[in-house]
Amino acid sequence: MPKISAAHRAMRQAQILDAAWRCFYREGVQATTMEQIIAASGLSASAMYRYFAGKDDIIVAAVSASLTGLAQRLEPIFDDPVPAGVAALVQRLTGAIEAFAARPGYKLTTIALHGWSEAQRNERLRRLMREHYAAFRRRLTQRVRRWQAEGRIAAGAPAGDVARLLLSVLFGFVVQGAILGDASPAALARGLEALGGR
Amino acid sequence: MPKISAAHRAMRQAQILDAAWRCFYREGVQATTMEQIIAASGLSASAMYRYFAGKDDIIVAAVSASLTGLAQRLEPIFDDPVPAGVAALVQRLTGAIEAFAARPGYKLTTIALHGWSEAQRNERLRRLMREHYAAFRRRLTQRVRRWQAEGRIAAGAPAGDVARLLLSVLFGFVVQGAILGDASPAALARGLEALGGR
Amino acid sequence: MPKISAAHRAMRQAQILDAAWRCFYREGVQATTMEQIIAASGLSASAMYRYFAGKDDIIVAAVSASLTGLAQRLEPIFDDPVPAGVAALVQRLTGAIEAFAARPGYKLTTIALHGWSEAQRNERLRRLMREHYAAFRRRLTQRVRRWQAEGRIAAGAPAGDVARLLLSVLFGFVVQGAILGDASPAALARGLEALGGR
Amino acid sequence: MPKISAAHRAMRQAQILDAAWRCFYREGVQATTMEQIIAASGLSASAMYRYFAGKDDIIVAAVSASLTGLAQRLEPIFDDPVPAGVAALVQRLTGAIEAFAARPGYKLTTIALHGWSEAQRNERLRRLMREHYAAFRRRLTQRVRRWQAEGRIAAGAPAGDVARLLLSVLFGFVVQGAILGDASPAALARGLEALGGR
DNA sequence: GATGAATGAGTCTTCATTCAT
DNA sequence: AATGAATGAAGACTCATTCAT
Repeated sequence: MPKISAAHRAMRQAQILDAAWRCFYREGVQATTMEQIIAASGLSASAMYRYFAGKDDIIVAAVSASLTGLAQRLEPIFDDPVPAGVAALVQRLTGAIEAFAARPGYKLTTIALHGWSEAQRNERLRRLMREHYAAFRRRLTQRVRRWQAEGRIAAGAPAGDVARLLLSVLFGFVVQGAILGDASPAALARGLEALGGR
Repeated sequence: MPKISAAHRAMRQAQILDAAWRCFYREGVQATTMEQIIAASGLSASAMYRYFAGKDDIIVAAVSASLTGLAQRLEPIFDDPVPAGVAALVQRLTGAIEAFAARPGYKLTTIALHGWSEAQRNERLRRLMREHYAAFRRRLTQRVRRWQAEGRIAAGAPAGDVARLLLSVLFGFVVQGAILGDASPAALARGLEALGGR
Repeated sequence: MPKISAAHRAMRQAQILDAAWRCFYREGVQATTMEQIIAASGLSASAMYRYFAGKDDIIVAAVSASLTGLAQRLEPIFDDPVPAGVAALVQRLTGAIEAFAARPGYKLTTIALHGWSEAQRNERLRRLMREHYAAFRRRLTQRVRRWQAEGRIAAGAPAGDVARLLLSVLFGFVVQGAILGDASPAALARGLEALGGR
Repeated sequence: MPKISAAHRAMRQAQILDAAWRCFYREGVQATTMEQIIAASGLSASAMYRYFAGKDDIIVAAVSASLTGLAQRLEPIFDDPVPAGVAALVQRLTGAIEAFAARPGYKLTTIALHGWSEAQRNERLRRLMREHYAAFRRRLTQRVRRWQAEGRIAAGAPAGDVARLLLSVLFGFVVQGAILGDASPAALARGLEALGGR
C-alpha cells in the first residue's frame, strides 16, 4: 500500500516539476504563477498543494532536481579511464550540459539563468547551489592535479585557480549560449586549444 | 525651460535608476514592486510615472545604463598602447568589471544575473543585450587577431572562437563570483596562465 | 448486526466529538477545519462523513452533547433533599460546571463561549440553546418559589427575575473565568452572601 | 496637509469599523470575510488595506473601539455624586450597556459574544480584554468599598468577591440577553433586590 | 504640476466535501 | 466498508497604474 502511494507521489511530483520547468523557461521563476504551473501540470490547484507545500518548494525542488540530474550526467566524464586533456574535457562537459539541458518544451540552460538569479534572493536556493557547484569545482581541482601529475600542466600552477577558470568557462558557456546563442562546445574547445590548453 | 527641464529630467531618472538598482539587487527584477522603487527613490508614485512610462521602461533603462556604463569603462583597456597578453587582459577586464559593479547599496554583478534572467523573457532586453555583447565580442576578436599578428597566438587559430572562450570566462567570472563568491581577477589570470594563455 | 453497528456508531461519534472539542477549544468553531478534526480523531476523511453529515452536524452534536451532559450533571443538585440556600446553590452549580468542563485537552467553559458566539449565527444552535437554557431557568424559578415558601426570600418578589439574576451569575461565571481567569465558585458565593443572598 | 490626511484617515477607519461591526454581527468574527467587510464599507479591497494592515487588525480595532466606547459610557455612572445602591447601580450599568450596544444594523452585545469567543484564540484580543475588564472590576471594587463605608454592605465582606459577583451579573446580562432575549436591566435589578442587594 | 488616495485584476493558498478504487 | 486522492469555489492580500484635487 505505501509502495503504490510512494510511486504515485514520485510520479506526480515529476509531472509537476516538468510543468514547472516549462513555465519557468517561458516566464522566469518569479513571473511564473501557480495558476500557470497548475494548468501546465493538468492537476487542480488543491491536488498540486498535496505534492508541494508551496511555490517556494516547487522552485527548490525544480532547481535541486536539475542540479542533481546534471551532476549524474557529468560524473561519468570524470570517471573515463582514458583521461582527456583540458580542451577535450571542456568540450565533453559542455557537450553533456547541452545534451542534458535540451528537453521538449524547454531548455534547462535558460532555466539555469533564471535559477541563478533566483538564488541571489532565495536563501535555500543559494545554499543548494553553493554546495553543488563547490563539489563540482573540487572535482575539477582533482582533475587539474592529475593533469599536473601527468605533466600536461606546470606542476607549480595553483590547481584551484585553474579549476576556477574552467568553471568560469562552463558557466560562461551557458550564459553566452542563452544570450548570444552561438557558443558551441567545439568552438570553446578550439578557443581553449588556441590559448595553449592542450 | 526645456533645457532646465532636460537636465532636471536626467537627474531624476538617474535618481530613480539608482533606487531601482538597490531594489533589484535585493529582490530581483520581477519581485521588485513599483512601490519599493518609489519608496527607495523618495518620489511620489505619480512623479515616478512622469519620468518613466512604467516598470518595463525602468527595467530596460536600468539594464541599458549599466551595459553602457560598463562598456565605457572597458573601452580604455582595449585602447591601451601597451597591449596586454591574454591572461593580463582577462585580469584587467575582470578587475574593471568588479570595480564598476561595486556600488554603495548594491553590486551590479548580482544585478547582471537578474538582468540575464529577465532578458530570457523580455524581448527589448534580449535585443539590447545581444547587441552590446556582440559588439563587445567583436572587440575581443580584433584583439585576438592582433595577438595573432604579434605571434602570441597561433595564426591559424579561429579568432572568433578564442573570443568566445574569453567572453565565456568573463561571463563565468560574474556567475562564479555571485554564487561561490571567490572568483578573483587574479585567480582567473593565474588559471589562464597555467593553461598556457600567455 | 444493527445492534453492534449502533454501538459502534455511537462510540465512533463520541470519539469524533472528543476530537472536535479539542479542536474547537484551541481554534474556535469557525476556524477549526474538518481536516483538523479528522486528524485529531484518527479517522479518515470519508469515515468521518459516514458518522456525521458535515461540519455543521458536528457542531450541533458537540454543543448538544455538552448541554445535555451538563444538564445531567446539574440535575442532582436540584434534587438534593436538603435544599441549599442561594449562595450555596450558586456555589454548587458553578462548582459542578467547573468540574464538568475540565477535561484532558480542553475546557468546556472556553468552548461554551465559542458555542454562544456560533449560536448567534446558526439557527439550529440558537434554538437548541434557547430550549436548554429556558428549561434550566424554569428549574431555577421553581427553586426560587420554594425559597419563598421557606421564607428565605420575600414572597412578593418576582421569582422569574430572581432566576434571571441567578442565570446571569452562572453565565457570567463562565465568561469571567475564561477571560480574567479568577472567578471561583467560592468567591462568587461569598460575594452573593455579602449582598444578602443567604 | 497632515491634518486633512489624519482626519480623512480617522473617518475612513471609522467607516470601515462600522462595516466590520455590521458583518461581525451577522456572521461572527471568523466567518466574516474581508470581501464582506469591503462590500459593506463601500471601499475597494486595496483601499481597505490602506487603513488596516489586515483582517486581524480590523478585529482588534473593532473590539478595542467598542471596549473603549463602552468604558467612556459607563464612567459617568461611577462619578455620580448621588451614589446608587447595589441594585440601582446594576440597573444603571446594564441599562447603559444596552443603550450603548443598540446601533442601527447591529447590536454590540451580540458582537461581544463573538469577541469573547475570538479572544480565546487571539492573543492580542485576550490581552486587550483582560486589561479593560480588570480595570473595570477595580472600579467596581472601589464602589463596593464605598458601600461598606456607608454601611450598605457588611464591612467584613471581601470587596473583590462582591465585584466579581457584580461583574458576573453584567457579563451574564449580555449572554442571557443575546441567547434568551429577555434579560432586562429592570428584571435583574428586581432579582437582585429580592436577594437583599439594597 | 504634483500628490496620495484609489482601483480591478490578479496572486498564492485553503476549504468542505466527494469519488474511484 | 474504507481509504486517500481529488476538486471547485472561495479566502486573504498585492500589484502596476491612474485620477481627483
